[in-house]
Amino acid sequence: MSPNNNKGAFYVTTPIYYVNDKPHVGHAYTTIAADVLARFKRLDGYDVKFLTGTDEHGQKVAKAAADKGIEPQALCDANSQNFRDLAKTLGISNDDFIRTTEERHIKACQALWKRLEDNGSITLGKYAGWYAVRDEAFYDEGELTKGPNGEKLAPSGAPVEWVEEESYFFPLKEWQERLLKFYDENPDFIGPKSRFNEIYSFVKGGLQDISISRTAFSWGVPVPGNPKHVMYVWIDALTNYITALGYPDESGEMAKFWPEQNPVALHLVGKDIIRFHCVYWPAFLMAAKLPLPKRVFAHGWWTVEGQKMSKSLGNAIDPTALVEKYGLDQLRFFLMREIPFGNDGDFSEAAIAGRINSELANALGNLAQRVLSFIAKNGGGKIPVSHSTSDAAYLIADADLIHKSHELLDHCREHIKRQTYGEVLEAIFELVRAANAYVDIQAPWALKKTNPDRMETVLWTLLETIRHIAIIIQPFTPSAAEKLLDQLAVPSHERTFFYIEDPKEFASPHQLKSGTTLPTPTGVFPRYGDPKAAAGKGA
RNA sequence: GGCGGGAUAGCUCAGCUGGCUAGAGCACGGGAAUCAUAAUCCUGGGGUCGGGGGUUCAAGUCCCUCUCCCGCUACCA
Repeated sequence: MSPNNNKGAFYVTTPIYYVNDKPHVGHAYTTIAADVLARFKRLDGYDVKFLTGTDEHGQKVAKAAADKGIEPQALCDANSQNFRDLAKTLGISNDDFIRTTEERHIKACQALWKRLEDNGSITLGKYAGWYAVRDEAFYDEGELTKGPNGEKLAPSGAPVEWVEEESYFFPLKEWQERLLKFYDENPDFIGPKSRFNEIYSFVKGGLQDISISRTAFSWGVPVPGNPKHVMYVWIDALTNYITALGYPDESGEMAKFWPEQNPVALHLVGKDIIRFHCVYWPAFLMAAKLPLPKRVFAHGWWTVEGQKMSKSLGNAIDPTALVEKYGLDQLRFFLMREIPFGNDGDFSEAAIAGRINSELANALGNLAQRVLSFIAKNGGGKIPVSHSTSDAAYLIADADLIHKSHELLDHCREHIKRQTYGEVLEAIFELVRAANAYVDIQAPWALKKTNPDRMETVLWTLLETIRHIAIIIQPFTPSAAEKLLDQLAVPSHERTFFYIEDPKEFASPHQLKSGTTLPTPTGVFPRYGDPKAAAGKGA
């Protein structure tokens, strides 16, 4: 708890993951990105709620369970646990984990449904289309091909038949203009910008009403008053974001994290599901006369060694194996650092090894080690004294580095606002490089003989810089940052951003106190690939 | 086909409303230093800024055109 922990509410969510999926690096990516955001905002004094969970309904789950000869709920229980385990493996700081088969969620969905119905936004009609039993999917007329006997075939080659079933509809078309107006008024609703443009032109191109119930299967949330129907995926899945806030109770967390004025909710999603989050979801909410989230950010996909990840190739990577191989902090860092958030990127051994060694080990890890071990050997193992000086060259050099440290937080905040994680880390490493350059230029090992006071000042300045870096990098590499702060003897309650919220003046009120005894330094970011480092990869 | 976004040093990319000799990181060459995780620092290489044309005193930066690449073009989680 820092003294400034009252900057307001912040709500961040991952998508709920489909229980039929095996957790892979894509899931890890979204979840880590959300976690970094949650940690950053907490450290910055916000009241944060961070939600993740699993999506458990649908025909595929029912079928998978039937194939195994177990109840769908049993399958969900087992598979949902995989995602909980993943969160644990990744050091995720989520405040809640929602499952769509939970009672609270079923209640919330039904309440939302009734509200839509009361507002005249649900109508009963017929859903008709070409259905391929083998694929369990409907296809458009245009997607179909003709078989050798003139019969219609799905793109997969499966035969299709014309199927009509009773279905409830949501009049999405009616919301087209209001959605466009909303986008116009909230240009930051969707990130990155390219996705905003996509959604905008999609909506502008004309919307069709959507089917929101099914009768072909029963593994879903029953439609109130007509249990023959279950709600169809998106109305079920999207509602999770407000279920977790206690909806239909609109006081409490709903009021706090889902307000009409100054919305605070941010949905992180993969680019495959932006339409549901940026078109359907706002339309549902508007129709229900509920507030909207603040922003939806769609990230890209990872390829692996240049190859697309796919079930058929079987090259999806198990995040747990990555954590074991590279270390958790290293994996988190790499995923956030390697590509601009929103772009696609490639996960390769060479790339992650390069990042770990050149940035974490050589630049940052070595900076800390060279300074701390120098102090341990030459500074009595205590935080040195920053001596005043009248030498202009010294003043400028010191002030420059301290000034850069003081500016870092604001720069990072700006980037976090737009989820440009790579820029946050770039800003941090600019300071790391500046600090390394400062060590070389000031050369404390030479000052040891010629000017011990100056040596102390230089070391103090470096420690204070490292303190800033360690505090601000916590969201990305939590456990290494913790070790580093331990080595700087920073009390555990003085590690929030409040303590690097610096004034314009040279001296920060929370700067390191001279004379404090420091523990024996040990490396926090070992090089990857060094035989010596093999034991310490967890950093 | 339509709409949108790209094509800049070996690699990954920055370059807002046009303006000094086009930048960063990584990789590579040279030098310095030796506190440190054989880490660090300095420095260099000179890339037709996809091709062509145009506007302008001045264009990666605006206009036209050509080539190539990517995304979206719905009810699939």
